[in-house]
Amino acid sequence: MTALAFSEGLMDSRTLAASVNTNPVVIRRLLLGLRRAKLVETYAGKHGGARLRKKPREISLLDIYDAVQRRPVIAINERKAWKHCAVSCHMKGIMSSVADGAEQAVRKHLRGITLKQLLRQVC
Amino acid sequence: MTALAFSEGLMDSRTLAASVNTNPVVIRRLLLGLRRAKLVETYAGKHGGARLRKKPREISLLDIYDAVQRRPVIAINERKAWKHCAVSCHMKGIMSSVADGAEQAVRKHLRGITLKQLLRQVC
DNA sequence: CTATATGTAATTAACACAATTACAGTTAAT
DNA sequence: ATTAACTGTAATTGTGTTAATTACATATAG
Repeated sequence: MTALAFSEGLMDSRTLAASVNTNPVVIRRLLLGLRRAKLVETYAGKHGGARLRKKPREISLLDIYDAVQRRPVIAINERKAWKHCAVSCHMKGIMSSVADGAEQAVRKHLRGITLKQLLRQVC
Repeated sequence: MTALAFSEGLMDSRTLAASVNTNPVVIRRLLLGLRRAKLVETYAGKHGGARLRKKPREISLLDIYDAVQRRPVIAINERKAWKHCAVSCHMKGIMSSVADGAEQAVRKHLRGITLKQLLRQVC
């Protein structure tokens, strides 16, 4: 996303992939999520590619996080509890609220950082 | 750790393993880290096991997190940068500070929760 | 029509971590 | 002393998540 902000125009998945040293298909899959979140627009065909749909100052890292994130920052034990153990039976609920608080803390931090701020650090 | 706080005495790795539905060896490995952090003491031999070394009110989730954590909340791309790309060359440093901020946010949250608070929710 | 993109499924590879097995060392009870 | 029951720890295998790769249908510019 910083590369897209930097280029200010269309970039294809092959170039984006090179900049993060991965495969173009990985990039295209991420772009689908970013497009769903209305952060980018993509174009097929010759001279296709992707570009930002908003100004860098209008895109926070939280926007990007929500668009591409898969798993929570703190995972909880999803196995079934041991029913003879009171602690075991309560822990899932207890840890869920702990994990939830951690998630909110991270979200608050990411909400305060914009793509523009990242871009400024490049130049 | 909540189970240890609940029992107020020695628990063996087999029982602890049952309460989280895993293998005793996994528990013993975690206990090594917790022991290194002086949060528990362990005893070998017959009637051995583990017990807390501090009161539940004196143990925060951050203490436990530091004792057992392996990987950071937000991982950064460790691949080598594409040297023809200014963005690629700067991103590792930029994202490191973002990840660092997120880590601090989570640590702050965990610092505010004690084992005693978790214990109270069980009873 | 052709070259060059994306969209997307299917398959394989890589990796982290859990699970398991095995056994040496330790301790309590008899 | 011997035995039973535990921890400490290494080594190996299993499992689940995600990346990498391949393949191809579809789209678009020239």
